[in-house]
Amino acid sequence: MIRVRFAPSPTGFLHLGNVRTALFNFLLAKKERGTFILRIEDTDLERSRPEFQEGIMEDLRWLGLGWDEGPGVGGPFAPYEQSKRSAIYQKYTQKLIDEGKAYYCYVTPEETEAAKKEAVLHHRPLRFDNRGRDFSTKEIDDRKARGIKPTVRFKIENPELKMHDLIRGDVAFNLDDMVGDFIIQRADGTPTFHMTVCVDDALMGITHVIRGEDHLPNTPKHILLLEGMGFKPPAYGHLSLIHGPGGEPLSKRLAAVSVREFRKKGYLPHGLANYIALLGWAPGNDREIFRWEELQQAFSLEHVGKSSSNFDPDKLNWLNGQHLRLLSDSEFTEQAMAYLLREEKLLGEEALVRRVLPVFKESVEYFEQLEEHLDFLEGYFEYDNQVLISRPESREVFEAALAVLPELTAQGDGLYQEFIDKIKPRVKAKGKDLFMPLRVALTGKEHGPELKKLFSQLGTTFLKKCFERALGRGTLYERN
RNA sequence: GUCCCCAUCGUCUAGGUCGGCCUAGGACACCAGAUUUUCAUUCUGGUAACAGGGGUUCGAAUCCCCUUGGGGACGCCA
Repeated sequence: MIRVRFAPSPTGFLHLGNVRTALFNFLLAKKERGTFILRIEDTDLERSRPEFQEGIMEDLRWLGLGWDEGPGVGGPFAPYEQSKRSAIYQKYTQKLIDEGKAYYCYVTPEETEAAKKEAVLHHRPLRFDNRGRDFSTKEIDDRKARGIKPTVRFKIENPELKMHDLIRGDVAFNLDDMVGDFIIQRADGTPTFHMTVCVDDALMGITHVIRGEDHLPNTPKHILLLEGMGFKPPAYGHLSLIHGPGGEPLSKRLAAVSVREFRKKGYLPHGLANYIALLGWAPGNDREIFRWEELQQAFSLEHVGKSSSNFDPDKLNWLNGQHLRLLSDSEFTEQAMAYLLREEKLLGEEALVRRVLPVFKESVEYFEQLEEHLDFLEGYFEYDNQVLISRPESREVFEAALAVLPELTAQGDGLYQEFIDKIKPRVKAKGKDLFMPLRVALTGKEHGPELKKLFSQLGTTFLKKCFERALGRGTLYERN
Protein backbone atom coordinates (compact mmCIF):
# COMPACT_ATOMS: atom_id res chain seq x y z
CA MET A 1 0.00 0.00 0.00
CA ILE A 2 1.56 3.24 -1.05
CA ARG A 3 1.42 6.42 0.99
CA VAL A 4 2.13 9.77 -0.62
CA ARG A 5 1.92 13.32 0.62
CA PHE A 6 1.58 16.88 -0.52
CA ALA A 7 3.46 19.14 1.85
CA PRO A 8 3.01 22.83 1.08
CA SER A 9 4.27 25.65 3.25
CA PRO A 10 1.53 28.16 3.95
CA THR A 11 3.40 31.18 2.69
CA GLY A 12 1.19 31.94 -0.30
CA PHE A 13 -1.61 30.59 -2.43
CA LEU A 14 -1.40 27.59 -4.71
CA HIS A 15 -0.16 28.10 -8.24
CA LEU A 16 0.11 25.84 -11.26
CA GLY A 17 3.41 24.35 -10.13
CA ASN A 18 2.28 23.45 -6.62
CA VAL A 19 -0.97 22.11 -7.90
CA ARG A 20 0.69 19.81 -10.34
CA THR A 21 2.75 18.31 -7.53
CA ALA A 22 -0.40 17.87 -5.48
CA LEU A 23 -2.28 16.45 -8.45
CA PHE A 24 0.37 13.89 -9.38
CA ASN A 25 0.59 12.70 -5.80
CA PHE A 26 -3.18 12.45 -5.61
CA LEU A 27 -3.42 10.66 -8.94
CA LEU A 28 -0.72 8.20 -7.97
CA ALA A 29 -2.51 7.46 -4.70
CA LYS A 30 -5.84 6.91 -6.46
CA LYS A 31 -4.33 4.78 -9.19
CA GLU A 32 -2.56 2.54 -6.69
CA ARG A 33 -5.41 2.66 -4.18
CA GLY A 34 -3.05 4.20 -1.70
CA THR A 35 -3.30 7.02 0.80
CA PHE A 36 -2.96 10.73 0.01
CA ILE A 37 -1.75 12.82 2.93
CA LEU A 38 -1.76 16.58 3.38
CA ARG A 39 0.94 17.93 5.63
CA ILE A 40 1.45 21.59 6.39
CA GLU A 41 5.09 22.66 6.58
CA ASP A 42 4.70 25.74 8.70
CA THR A 43 8.00 25.76 10.54
CA ASP A 44 8.89 29.18 9.20
CA LEU A 45 6.92 31.20 11.72
CA GLU A 46 7.92 34.44 10.06
CA ARG A 47 6.24 33.78 6.76
CA SER A 48 3.60 31.15 7.53
CA ARG A 49 0.07 32.48 7.81
CA PRO A 50 -3.08 30.63 8.88
CA GLU A 51 -5.08 32.26 6.10
CA PHE A 52 -2.72 30.75 3.54
CA GLN A 53 -3.22 27.29 5.02
CA GLU A 54 -6.97 27.82 4.85
CA GLY A 55 -6.64 29.08 1.28
CA ILE A 56 -4.54 26.12 0.18
CA MET A 57 -6.97 23.65 1.70
CA GLU A 58 -9.89 25.41 0.06
CA ASP A 59 -8.21 25.35 -3.34
CA LEU A 60 -7.35 21.67 -3.00
CA ARG A 61 -10.92 20.80 -2.09
CA TRP A 62 -12.22 22.87 -5.00
CA LEU A 63 -9.97 20.94 -7.35
CA GLY A 64 -11.23 17.67 -5.98
CA LEU A 65 -7.91 16.78 -4.38
CA GLY A 66 -9.32 15.62 -1.09
CA TRP A 67 -6.85 14.10 1.37
CA ASP A 68 -7.21 10.89 3.36
CA GLU A 69 -5.12 12.14 6.25
CA GLY A 70 -4.28 15.66 7.28
CA PRO A 71 -5.68 18.84 8.79
CA GLY A 72 -9.45 18.76 9.11
CA VAL A 73 -9.75 15.01 8.67
CA GLY A 74 -7.13 13.81 11.15
CA GLY A 75 -5.44 10.43 10.88
CA PRO A 76 -3.22 8.00 12.77
CA PHE A 77 -0.19 10.29 12.66
CA ALA A 78 -1.79 13.57 13.70
CA PRO A 79 -1.07 16.37 14.07
CA TYR A 80 -0.25 17.11 10.43
CA GLU A 81 0.92 20.66 10.98
CA GLN A 82 4.63 20.71 11.66
CA SER A 83 4.36 23.66 14.01
CA LYS A 84 2.55 21.30 16.39
CA ARG A 85 5.20 18.59 16.23
CA SER A 86 8.19 20.36 17.77
CA ALA A 87 8.72 17.85 20.55
CA ILE A 88 9.03 15.01 18.05
CA TYR A 89 11.75 16.73 16.04
CA GLN A 90 13.49 17.74 19.23
CA LYS A 91 13.67 14.11 20.29
CA TYR A 92 15.30 12.94 17.06
CA THR A 93 17.73 15.84 17.00
CA GLN A 94 18.85 14.98 20.49
CA LYS A 95 19.27 11.35 19.53
CA LEU A 96 21.50 12.29 16.61
CA ILE A 97 23.62 14.45 18.90
CA ASP A 98 23.89 11.68 21.48
CA GLU A 99 25.03 9.26 18.81
CA GLY A 100 27.62 11.68 17.50
CA LYS A 101 25.88 12.02 14.14
CA ALA A 102 25.12 15.67 14.69
CA TYR A 103 26.81 18.38 16.69
CA TYR A 104 26.37 21.82 18.15
CA CYS A 105 28.01 24.31 15.84
CA TYR A 106 29.12 27.71 17.11
CA VAL A 107 30.02 29.19 13.75
CA THR A 108 28.19 32.45 13.11
CA PRO A 109 26.27 33.38 9.97
CA GLU A 110 28.81 36.12 9.32
CA GLU A 111 31.61 33.57 9.24
CA THR A 112 29.88 31.23 6.82
CA GLU A 113 29.04 34.20 4.64
CA ALA A 114 32.65 35.27 4.50
CA ALA A 115 33.78 31.73 3.77
CA LYS A 116 31.44 31.61 0.80
CA LYS A 117 32.92 34.71 -0.75
CA GLU A 118 36.32 33.16 -0.28
CA ALA A 119 35.14 29.99 -2.03
CA VAL A 120 34.01 31.85 -5.13
CA LEU A 121 37.36 33.52 -5.40
CA HIS A 122 39.14 30.19 -5.44
CA HIS A 123 36.69 28.49 -7.85
CA ARG A 124 35.62 26.22 -5.08
CA PRO A 125 32.02 25.08 -4.36
CA LEU A 126 29.99 27.45 -2.23
CA ARG A 127 29.65 25.12 0.68
CA PHE A 128 30.10 25.13 4.41
CA ASP A 129 33.59 23.92 5.24
CA ASN A 130 32.60 22.09 8.42
CA ARG A 131 34.91 24.28 10.46
CA GLY A 132 32.62 24.03 13.49
CA ARG A 133 33.13 20.29 13.81
CA ASP A 134 36.46 20.40 15.55
CA PHE A 135 36.33 23.48 17.73
CA SER A 136 38.24 22.96 20.94
CA THR A 137 36.44 23.08 24.27
CA LYS A 138 38.18 26.37 24.90
CA GLU A 139 37.02 27.81 21.59
CA ILE A 140 33.46 26.73 22.31
CA ASP A 141 33.49 28.19 25.83
CA ASP A 142 34.88 31.37 24.42
CA ARG A 143 32.10 31.63 21.85
CA LYS A 144 29.45 30.76 24.43
CA ALA A 145 30.80 33.58 26.55
CA ARG A 146 30.38 35.92 23.61
CA GLY A 147 26.70 35.00 23.60
CA ILE A 148 26.79 32.91 20.43
CA LYS A 149 23.94 30.41 20.33
CA PRO A 150 24.76 27.19 18.50
CA THR A 151 22.97 25.57 15.60
CA VAL A 152 22.89 21.81 15.26
CA ARG A 153 24.51 20.40 12.14
CA PHE A 154 24.22 16.92 10.70
CA LYS A 155 27.58 15.31 10.00
CA ILE A 156 28.10 14.15 6.44
CA GLU A 157 30.30 11.06 6.60
CA ASN A 158 29.84 9.50 3.16
CA PRO A 159 29.64 12.20 0.50
CA GLU A 160 29.37 9.79 -2.44
CA LEU A 161 25.77 8.92 -3.10
CA LYS A 162 23.85 7.20 -5.85
CA MET A 163 20.10 7.16 -6.01
CA HIS A 164 17.40 5.99 -8.33
CA ASP A 165 14.85 8.63 -9.15
CA LEU A 166 11.38 7.41 -10.16
CA ILE A 167 11.27 9.95 -12.97
CA ARG A 168 14.86 10.82 -13.83
CA GLY A 169 16.52 7.46 -13.44
CA ASP A 170 19.91 7.01 -11.81
CA VAL A 171 21.46 10.15 -10.40
CA ALA A 172 24.84 10.39 -8.71
CA PHE A 173 25.97 13.07 -6.29
CA ASN A 174 29.13 13.98 -4.55
CA LEU A 175 28.16 16.01 -1.53
CA ASP A 176 31.71 17.31 -1.25
CA ASP A 177 31.11 19.74 -4.04
CA MET A 178 27.56 20.54 -2.98
CA VAL A 179 27.14 21.05 0.70
CA GLY A 180 28.89 20.66 3.98
CA ASP A 181 27.36 19.56 7.26
CA PHE A 182 23.91 21.10 7.12
CA ILE A 183 21.82 22.72 9.80
CA ILE A 184 18.98 20.67 11.23
CA GLN A 185 18.23 22.95 14.15
CA ARG A 186 18.48 26.73 14.14
CA ALA A 187 20.16 28.80 16.81
CA ASP A 188 16.71 29.60 18.19
CA GLY A 189 16.11 25.89 18.79
CA THR A 190 13.60 25.33 15.98
CA PRO A 191 14.13 22.50 13.49
CA THR A 192 14.81 23.22 9.82
CA PHE A 193 12.96 21.88 6.82
CA HIS A 194 15.40 19.03 6.30
CA MET A 195 14.80 17.68 9.76
CA THR A 196 11.04 18.03 9.78
CA VAL A 197 10.61 16.53 6.33
CA CYS A 198 12.70 13.50 7.08
CA VAL A 199 11.21 12.80 10.48
CA ASP A 200 7.66 13.19 9.22
CA ASP A 201 8.14 11.22 6.01
CA ALA A 202 9.58 8.39 8.10
CA LEU A 203 7.04 8.53 10.93
CA MET A 204 4.08 8.93 8.61
CA GLY A 205 5.15 5.95 6.57
CA ILE A 206 5.52 7.84 3.30
CA THR A 207 6.53 5.38 0.58
CA HIS A 208 6.84 7.74 -2.42
CA VAL A 209 7.95 11.35 -2.37
CA ILE A 210 6.90 13.13 -5.54
CA ARG A 211 8.06 16.74 -5.49
CA GLY A 212 9.49 19.48 -7.67
CA GLU A 213 12.87 19.24 -9.29
CA ASP A 214 14.05 22.14 -7.16
CA HIS A 215 14.29 19.56 -4.37
CA LEU A 216 16.59 17.23 -6.25
CA PRO A 217 19.75 18.64 -4.63
CA ASN A 218 18.12 18.19 -1.21
CA THR A 219 17.48 14.54 -1.74
CA PRO A 220 20.98 13.23 -0.99
CA LYS A 221 20.89 15.18 2.26
CA HIS A 222 17.55 13.67 3.12
CA ILE A 223 18.66 10.15 2.33
CA LEU A 224 21.70 10.55 4.55
CA LEU A 225 19.69 12.10 7.36
CA LEU A 226 17.05 9.39 7.17
CA GLU A 227 19.67 6.67 7.25
CA GLY A 228 21.42 8.45 10.11
CA MET A 229 18.21 8.23 12.12
CA GLY A 230 17.87 4.57 11.26
CA PHE A 231 15.03 4.94 8.75
CA LYS A 232 14.71 3.48 5.29
CA PRO A 233 14.33 6.35 2.80
CA PRO A 234 11.22 6.42 0.61
CA ALA A 235 11.33 6.29 -3.19
CA TYR A 236 11.82 9.71 -4.71
CA GLY A 237 10.54 11.17 -7.94
CA HIS A 238 11.32 14.70 -9.09
CA LEU A 239 9.00 16.58 -11.40
CA SER A 240 10.54 19.12 -13.71
CA LEU A 241 9.35 22.66 -13.26
CA ILE A 242 6.60 24.49 -15.09
CA HIS A 243 7.25 27.89 -16.62
CA GLY A 244 5.05 30.70 -17.81
CA PRO A 245 3.94 31.17 -21.42
CA GLY A 246 7.17 33.00 -22.20
CA GLY A 247 9.36 30.45 -20.45
CA GLU A 248 9.75 32.59 -17.35
CA PRO A 249 9.78 30.86 -13.95
CA LEU A 250 6.46 30.61 -12.18
CA SER A 251 6.24 32.71 -9.09
CA LYS A 252 3.73 33.19 -6.35
CA ARG A 253 3.45 36.78 -7.40
CA LEU A 254 2.28 35.83 -10.87
CA ALA A 255 -1.46 36.13 -10.38
CA ALA A 256 -2.20 34.67 -13.79
CA VAL A 257 -1.21 31.20 -12.66
CA SER A 258 -2.76 31.06 -9.20
CA VAL A 259 -5.57 28.61 -8.59
CA ARG A 260 -7.67 31.36 -7.10
CA GLU A 261 -7.49 33.27 -10.32
CA PHE A 262 -8.69 30.27 -12.29
CA ARG A 263 -11.56 29.83 -9.85
CA LYS A 264 -12.45 33.47 -10.18
CA LYS A 265 -12.54 33.23 -13.94
CA GLY A 266 -14.81 30.25 -13.73
CA TYR A 267 -12.75 27.33 -14.95
CA LEU A 268 -14.02 23.84 -14.20
CA PRO A 269 -11.85 22.16 -11.56
CA HIS A 270 -11.65 19.00 -13.62
CA GLY A 271 -10.87 20.92 -16.77
CA LEU A 272 -8.01 22.64 -15.02
CA ALA A 273 -6.82 19.36 -13.53
CA ASN A 274 -6.97 17.71 -16.95
CA TYR A 275 -4.84 20.47 -18.41
CA ILE A 276 -2.30 20.40 -15.60
CA ALA A 277 -2.00 16.64 -15.90
CA LEU A 278 -1.02 17.07 -19.53
CA LEU A 279 1.86 19.29 -18.46
CA GLY A 280 4.55 16.69 -18.11
CA TRP A 281 2.37 13.64 -18.39
CA ALA A 282 0.94 11.99 -21.50
CA PRO A 283 -1.15 8.83 -21.68
CA GLY A 284 1.04 7.29 -24.38
CA ASN A 285 -1.69 7.54 -26.99
CA ASP A 286 -3.41 10.47 -28.68
CA ARG A 287 -6.05 10.99 -26.05
CA GLU A 288 -6.22 14.37 -24.31
CA ILE A 289 -9.68 14.85 -22.86
CA PHE A 290 -10.17 12.95 -19.63
CA ARG A 291 -13.05 12.98 -17.24
CA TRP A 292 -11.95 13.12 -13.62
CA GLU A 293 -12.40 9.39 -12.96
CA GLU A 294 -10.78 8.51 -16.27
CA LEU A 295 -7.75 10.60 -15.40
CA GLN A 296 -7.32 8.70 -12.17
CA GLN A 297 -7.38 5.44 -14.05
CA ALA A 298 -5.10 6.51 -16.88
CA PHE A 299 -2.38 8.19 -14.83
CA SER A 300 0.94 6.48 -14.40
CA LEU A 301 4.32 7.67 -13.21
CA GLU A 302 6.06 5.88 -16.09
CA HIS A 303 4.62 8.35 -18.55
CA VAL A 304 5.76 11.44 -16.71
CA GLY A 305 8.31 13.36 -18.78
CA LYS A 306 11.66 14.70 -17.71
CA SER A 307 11.75 18.03 -19.49
CA SER A 308 10.16 21.20 -18.24
CA SER A 309 7.10 22.69 -19.87
CA ASN A 310 5.43 26.03 -20.44
CA PHE A 311 1.93 26.97 -19.41
CA ASP A 312 -0.24 27.68 -22.45
CA PRO A 313 -3.46 29.58 -21.60
CA ASP A 314 -4.89 28.92 -25.08
CA LYS A 315 -4.80 25.20 -24.66
CA LEU A 316 -6.20 25.40 -21.15
CA ASN A 317 -9.12 27.44 -22.51
CA TRP A 318 -9.75 24.97 -25.27
CA LEU A 319 -9.64 22.01 -22.91
CA ASN A 320 -11.90 23.70 -20.39
CA GLY A 321 -14.33 24.43 -23.20
CA GLN A 322 -14.31 20.73 -24.06
CA HIS A 323 -15.14 19.89 -20.45
CA LEU A 324 -17.95 22.44 -20.51
CA ARG A 325 -19.42 20.67 -23.52
CA LEU A 326 -19.20 17.35 -21.72
CA LEU A 327 -21.70 18.70 -19.21
CA SER A 328 -25.42 18.13 -19.67
CA ASP A 329 -27.56 21.26 -20.00
CA SER A 330 -28.75 21.00 -16.44
CA GLU A 331 -25.26 20.36 -15.07
CA PHE A 332 -24.02 23.34 -17.04
CA THR A 333 -26.81 25.53 -15.71
CA GLU A 334 -26.22 24.51 -12.10
CA GLN A 335 -22.47 25.09 -12.26
CA ALA A 336 -22.78 28.33 -14.16
CA MET A 337 -25.39 29.64 -11.72
CA ALA A 338 -23.22 28.68 -8.78
CA TYR A 339 -20.38 30.59 -10.37
CA LEU A 340 -22.43 33.70 -11.22
CA LEU A 341 -23.86 33.81 -7.71
CA ARG A 342 -20.49 33.25 -6.04
CA GLU A 343 -18.75 35.93 -8.07
CA GLU A 344 -21.75 38.26 -7.90
CA LYS A 345 -22.03 38.45 -11.65
CA LEU A 346 -25.67 37.54 -11.92
CA LEU A 347 -27.51 39.94 -14.22
CA GLY A 348 -31.25 39.90 -14.64
CA GLU A 349 -33.83 37.65 -13.00
CA GLU A 350 -32.52 34.31 -11.78
CA ALA A 351 -35.30 32.25 -13.36
CA LEU A 352 -34.75 33.88 -16.72
CA VAL A 353 -30.98 33.47 -16.54
CA ARG A 354 -31.43 29.79 -15.73
CA ARG A 355 -33.58 29.25 -18.78
CA VAL A 356 -31.21 31.08 -21.11
CA LEU A 357 -27.93 29.67 -19.79
CA PRO A 358 -27.79 26.40 -21.80
CA VAL A 359 -28.05 28.43 -25.00
CA PHE A 360 -24.51 29.66 -24.36
CA LYS A 361 -22.92 26.32 -23.53
CA GLU A 362 -21.12 26.17 -26.89
CA SER A 363 -20.14 29.83 -26.86
CA VAL A 364 -17.86 30.05 -23.87
CA GLU A 365 -14.67 28.39 -22.66
CA TYR A 366 -14.95 29.46 -19.01
CA PHE A 367 -17.79 30.96 -17.01
CA GLU A 368 -16.50 34.51 -16.77
CA GLN A 369 -17.14 34.85 -20.50
CA LEU A 370 -20.83 34.37 -19.77
CA GLU A 371 -20.97 37.87 -18.39
CA GLU A 372 -20.76 39.66 -21.71
CA HIS A 373 -23.23 37.29 -23.30
CA LEU A 374 -25.77 37.69 -20.54
CA ASP A 375 -25.66 41.43 -19.97
CA PHE A 376 -28.69 42.04 -22.18
CA LEU A 377 -30.89 40.25 -19.66
CA GLU A 378 -30.44 43.11 -17.27
CA GLY A 379 -31.95 45.50 -19.78
CA TYR A 380 -29.56 48.43 -19.72
CA PHE A 381 -27.46 48.05 -22.81
CA GLU A 382 -26.50 50.02 -25.87
CA TYR A 383 -27.28 48.55 -29.26
CA ASP A 384 -24.19 47.51 -31.20
CA ASN A 385 -25.83 48.88 -34.29
CA GLN A 386 -28.15 51.79 -33.54
CA VAL A 387 -28.51 52.58 -37.24
CA LEU A 388 -29.93 49.14 -37.95
CA ILE A 389 -32.42 49.45 -35.11
CA SER A 390 -33.63 52.87 -36.30
CA ARG A 391 -34.16 51.96 -39.96
CA PRO A 392 -37.79 52.15 -41.13
CA GLU A 393 -37.58 48.58 -42.45
CA SER A 394 -36.43 47.39 -39.05
CA ARG A 395 -39.15 49.34 -37.26
CA GLU A 396 -41.68 47.66 -39.50
CA VAL A 397 -40.32 44.30 -38.37
CA PHE A 398 -40.63 45.24 -34.70
CA GLU A 399 -44.20 46.50 -35.13
CA ALA A 400 -45.09 43.26 -36.86
CA ALA A 401 -43.37 41.27 -34.15
CA LEU A 402 -45.42 42.96 -31.47
CA ALA A 403 -48.56 42.18 -33.44
CA VAL A 404 -47.57 38.53 -33.93
CA LEU A 405 -46.46 37.81 -30.36
CA PRO A 406 -49.96 37.53 -28.81
CA GLU A 407 -51.02 35.12 -31.57
CA LEU A 408 -48.32 32.56 -30.83
CA THR A 409 -49.45 29.25 -29.43
CA ALA A 410 -46.52 26.87 -29.94
CA GLN A 411 -44.27 25.69 -27.11
CA GLY A 412 -40.50 25.25 -26.98
CA ASP A 413 -38.44 25.45 -30.13
CA GLY A 414 -41.57 25.54 -32.25
CA LEU A 415 -42.31 29.01 -30.92
CA TYR A 416 -39.61 30.55 -33.04
CA GLN A 417 -40.73 28.77 -36.21
CA GLU A 418 -44.29 29.88 -35.69
CA PHE A 419 -43.12 33.43 -35.12
CA ILE A 420 -41.09 33.46 -38.32
CA ASP A 421 -43.90 31.90 -40.35
CA LYS A 422 -46.32 34.54 -39.16
CA ILE A 423 -44.08 37.57 -39.45
CA LYS A 424 -42.68 36.87 -42.90
CA PRO A 425 -45.84 37.69 -44.90
CA ARG A 426 -46.33 40.94 -42.99
CA VAL A 427 -42.98 42.62 -43.67
CA LYS A 428 -40.92 43.59 -46.70
CA ALA A 429 -37.63 42.63 -45.09
CA LYS A 430 -36.32 39.16 -45.66
CA GLY A 431 -33.12 37.19 -45.18
CA LYS A 432 -30.47 39.09 -43.32
CA ASP A 433 -32.60 42.25 -43.23
CA LEU A 434 -35.19 40.37 -41.25
CA PHE A 435 -33.00 38.34 -38.93
CA MET A 436 -30.36 40.91 -38.04
CA PRO A 437 -32.81 43.48 -36.63
CA LEU A 438 -34.45 40.73 -34.59
CA ARG A 439 -31.11 39.58 -33.23
CA VAL A 440 -29.96 43.07 -32.30
CA ALA A 441 -33.33 43.92 -30.76
CA LEU A 442 -33.06 40.94 -28.44
CA THR A 443 -29.44 40.95 -27.33
CA GLY A 444 -28.17 44.31 -28.51
CA LYS A 445 -25.41 42.49 -30.37
CA GLU A 446 -24.87 41.50 -33.98
CA HIS A 447 -23.26 38.23 -32.98
CA GLY A 448 -24.62 35.66 -30.62
CA PRO A 449 -26.26 32.30 -30.21
CA GLU A 450 -28.87 30.70 -32.41
CA LEU A 451 -32.03 32.82 -32.43
CA LYS A 452 -34.20 29.75 -32.39
CA LYS A 453 -32.84 28.54 -29.08
CA LEU A 454 -32.73 31.96 -27.51
CA PHE A 455 -36.22 32.96 -28.62
CA SER A 456 -38.07 30.14 -26.96
CA GLN A 457 -36.16 30.52 -23.68
CA LEU A 458 -36.77 34.23 -23.35
CA GLY A 459 -40.57 33.97 -23.22
CA THR A 460 -43.11 36.27 -24.85
CA THR A 461 -43.26 38.75 -21.99
CA PHE A 462 -39.56 39.47 -22.24
CA LEU A 463 -39.70 39.49 -26.04
CA LYS A 464 -42.48 42.06 -26.01
CA LYS A 465 -40.35 44.37 -23.90
CA CYS A 466 -37.41 43.87 -26.27
CA PHE A 467 -39.37 45.01 -29.30
CA GLU A 468 -40.96 47.90 -27.46
CA ARG A 469 -37.59 49.07 -26.41
CA ALA A 470 -36.27 48.74 -29.95
CA LEU A 471 -39.08 51.04 -31.05
CA GLY A 472 -38.08 53.52 -28.39
CA ARG A 473 -41.06 52.84 -26.15
CA GLY A 474 -39.71 52.53 -22.64
CA THR A 475 -36.99 50.29 -21.28
CA LEU A 476 -37.01 46.67 -20.26
CA TYR A 477 -36.95 47.43 -16.61
CA GLU A 478 -37.67 50.58 -14.67
CA ARG A 479 -34.57 52.16 -13.29
CA ASN A 480 -34.83 52.83 -9.59
C1' G B 1 32.06 30.30 -9.49
C1' U B 2 30.69 24.83 -8.28
C1' C B 3 27.34 20.79 -8.77
C1' C B 4 22.83 18.61 -10.75
C1' C B 5 18.82 18.14 -14.37
C1' C B 6 16.86 18.81 -19.29
C1' A B 7 16.82 19.30 -25.01
C1' U B 8 11.18 16.44 -31.11
C1' C B 9 6.66 21.64 -34.85
C1' G B 10 5.65 28.68 -31.85
C1' U B 11 3.38 25.66 -27.37
C1' C B 12 1.89 20.67 -24.94
C1' U B 13 3.55 16.06 -26.49
C1' A B 14 3.86 10.49 -29.08
C1' G B 15 8.03 7.77 -30.59
C1' G B 16 13.48 6.63 -27.33
C1' U B 17 13.68 0.69 -22.42
C1' C B 18 13.80 -3.58 -27.33
C1' G B 19 18.16 1.35 -33.26
C1' G B 20 15.04 -0.32 -39.00
C1' C B 21 7.37 -0.27 -38.56
C1' C B 22 9.31 7.61 -38.50
C1' U B 23 8.99 10.05 -46.07
C1' A B 24 8.52 11.75 -37.28
C1' G B 25 2.04 10.89 -35.28
C1' G B 26 -1.64 13.75 -32.29
C1' A B 27 -3.39 18.32 -29.83
C1' C B 28 -3.47 23.86 -29.01
C1' A B 29 -2.52 28.19 -31.77
C1' C B 30 -2.27 29.95 -36.89
C1' C B 31 -3.98 29.84 -42.27
C1' A B 32 -7.65 28.03 -45.98
C1' G B 33 -12.38 25.71 -47.01
C1' A B 34 -17.35 23.46 -45.58
C1' U B 35 -21.64 23.72 -42.19
C1' U B 36 -24.31 27.45 -39.35
C1' U B 37 -29.34 33.32 -42.93
C1' U B 38 -24.65 36.22 -37.37
C1' C B 39 -20.62 34.92 -34.03
C1' A B 40 -19.18 30.67 -31.74
C1' U B 41 -19.43 25.34 -32.05
C1' U B 42 -18.50 21.28 -35.40
C1' C B 43 -16.02 19.14 -39.75
C1' U B 44 -12.11 18.94 -43.72
C1' G B 45 -7.35 20.38 -45.41
C1' G B 46 -2.59 23.09 -44.85
C1' U B 47 2.08 25.52 -42.83
C1' A B 48 5.42 23.86 -38.99
C1' A B 49 10.19 19.99 -35.35
C1' C B 50 14.29 15.39 -34.12
C1' A B 51 19.61 22.28 -31.20
C1' G B 52 24.86 21.67 -33.52
C1' G B 53 29.15 18.54 -34.16
C1' G B 54 31.56 14.02 -33.69
C1' G B 55 31.31 8.83 -33.01
C1' U B 56 29.10 3.33 -32.62
C1' U B 57 26.31 0.64 -36.55
C1' C B 58 24.60 -2.16 -42.70
C1' G B 59 21.14 1.43 -40.48
C1' A B 60 20.14 6.64 -35.13
C1' A B 61 14.97 11.11 -33.39
C1' U B 62 16.24 6.60 -30.69
C1' C B 63 22.93 4.46 -27.95
C1' C B 64 27.90 7.21 -26.46
C1' C B 65 30.95 11.81 -26.23
C1' C B 66 31.62 17.06 -26.86
C1' U B 67 29.59 21.93 -27.74
C1' U B 68 25.60 25.14 -27.33
C1' G B 69 21.12 26.50 -25.15
C1' G B 70 17.48 26.32 -21.10
C1' G B 71 16.35 25.26 -16.01
C1' G B 72 17.51 24.21 -10.91
C1' A B 73 20.49 24.22 -6.44
C1' C B 74 24.41 26.10 -3.53
C1' G B 75 19.82 29.83 3.27
C1' C B 76 19.87 29.58 10.77
C1' C B 77 13.26 29.53 3.41
C1' A B 78 10.60 25.44 2.27
